[in-house]
Amino acid sequence: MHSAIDDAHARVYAAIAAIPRGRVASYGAIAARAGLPGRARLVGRLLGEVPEGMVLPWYRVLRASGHIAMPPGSRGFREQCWLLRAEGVEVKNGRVALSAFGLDADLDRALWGAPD
DNA sequence: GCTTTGACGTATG
DNA sequence: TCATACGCCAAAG
Repeated sequence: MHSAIDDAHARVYAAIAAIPRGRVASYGAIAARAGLPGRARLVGRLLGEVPEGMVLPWYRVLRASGHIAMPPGSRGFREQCWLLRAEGVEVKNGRVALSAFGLDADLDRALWGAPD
């Protein structure tokens, strides 16, 4: 059925899928682009509960600091590092320089459009 | 139906 | 850079 929650989930997934290859975005940015400002935790929750069969570039989502949001050394952590590097994203000490690989205002506008 | 938990964020010191 | 506090809210127990 159509609940506001399911609708929000769909927008979050869409925002994540829209992150271009070789770039990254923070949880807060994804939430904002999904029309849910301040709901970064919801994005994190969703990534941990991705429906079976759904493919998403989950590894392109990082914390606002640029750090990978998983326990260092964990399997997900290593997988995320590997996937990002495979796209040309430089990962150093579990961290990515958002100033270099994050979405700029210009690129953000080109991709998702800017709110008037 | 209340409490705890969580792949978060910003502010403050 | 690290620690603490508070806001946020859906899901699980």
